Amino acid sequence: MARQAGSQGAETAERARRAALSLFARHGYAAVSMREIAAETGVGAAALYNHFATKQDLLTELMVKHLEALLAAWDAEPEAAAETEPRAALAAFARFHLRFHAARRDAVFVSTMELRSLDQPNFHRVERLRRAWEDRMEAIIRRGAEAGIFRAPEPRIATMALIGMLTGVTNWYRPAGRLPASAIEALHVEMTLSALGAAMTGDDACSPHP
Amino acid sequence: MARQAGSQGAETAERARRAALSLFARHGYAAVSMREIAAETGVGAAALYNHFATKQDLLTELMVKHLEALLAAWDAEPEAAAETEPRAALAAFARFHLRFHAARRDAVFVSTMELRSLDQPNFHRVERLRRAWEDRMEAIIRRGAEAGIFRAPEPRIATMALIGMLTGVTNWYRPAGRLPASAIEALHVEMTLSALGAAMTGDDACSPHP
DNA sequence: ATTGACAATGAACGACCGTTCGTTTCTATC
DNA sequence: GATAGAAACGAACGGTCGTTCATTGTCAAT
Repeated sequence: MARQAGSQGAETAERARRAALSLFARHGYAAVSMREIAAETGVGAAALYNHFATKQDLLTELMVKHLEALLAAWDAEPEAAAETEPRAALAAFARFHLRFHAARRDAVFVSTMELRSLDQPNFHRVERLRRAWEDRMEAIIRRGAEAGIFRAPEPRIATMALIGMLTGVTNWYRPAGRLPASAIEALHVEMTLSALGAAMTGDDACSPHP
Repeated sequence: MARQAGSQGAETAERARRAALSLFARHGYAAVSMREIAAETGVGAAALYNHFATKQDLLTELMVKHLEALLAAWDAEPEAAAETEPRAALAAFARFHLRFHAARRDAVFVSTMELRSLDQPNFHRVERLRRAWEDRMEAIIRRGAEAGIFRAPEPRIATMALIGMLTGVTNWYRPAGRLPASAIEALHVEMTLSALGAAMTGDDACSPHP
């Protein structure tokens, strides 16, 4: 049996992508073999090479697809517009970041942990996309800081710190945990704004420029 | 030449630990071979087994040693006392966390990224230590929240968020960067307190209980 | 009906893996 | 000076790795 009736190449490739993403997230790129990915895909190891030139290309493709989807999805949000009031924009960004990442935990995990597994050209390609995401947030913070709404003397540092905080949720959040995702989301949005001295709850009168 | 004059076993073991830490941090546990570690140590691969039973044991030892040193060092700090005023305690904790981690970037990287490479018994051992560190911070936040000094309705969530923010610095901080470590440290201590509505700079009169 | 691209197969390649083994050399102790 | 143990060596073991290859069955277009 060399080719199953009704099977399509694109479907196999997609199954392989899903299998690889799950396995890479659980065990790490280097610890997963093409044979394991193939088995999870329901195919022989050699068949993978009809869809991906190398294991490295497969990893790169997963990361690039994820980051491009992230950027495109945010840019389509109404709050991504440059005219949005900084507090509202930052809150929306934090909420979007948390939701998007919660829905794709494997992809986030792989995209942040396996950067070191990329060879140089692929690394630069992925790094450019990651940087683009950080720049989206930095632009909001910079806008708010210049308007005196955020206390952020170094917008770049604040960006990295807050992205670290938001992305870190993926490392410990479990859907079966004590609190629902919505509560964790609300708490983090609150902390994000608070960290820049622009809390929207509690003593609101205390923001630098009320 | 089977044994070099003047070479001592303990020194070789320590060189091997350093080599392994550096290689694991750069390429990941699974991607590094015992032969590479041995070469960096200046020894044959077989010699490593005079000091470590398995590769897995070597990784575990690195993590346990790091986390135990972290806990012991913090517990020796004066601000770790339960009587310390919460704002001062949290500021000291954040500063300590940043400094300790900045000085041991490889160990931090390995200890947080390679948890998945541990088999179950080793994982639990390391996880208990990691949890102990989180509990140190949570105790401070809980104390401050109960005293009305921190705005933290869920101390556990705040702990995880802030530890994520502080630990994340290791991922992007470079000593040759634009800002000195002291500036990054100050900004993060400030954001840590701010996130809980207890900033010590700027509009200090705004903290819930002045 | 024939063709050609596609998508799969099992077998194989050379390289490298963690680990073990028997041996050798050095150091410390009596 | 003999001896025991520590610490190194080179070689080897069985296994797995990413990838390639020749082949084969299937489908769509001619």
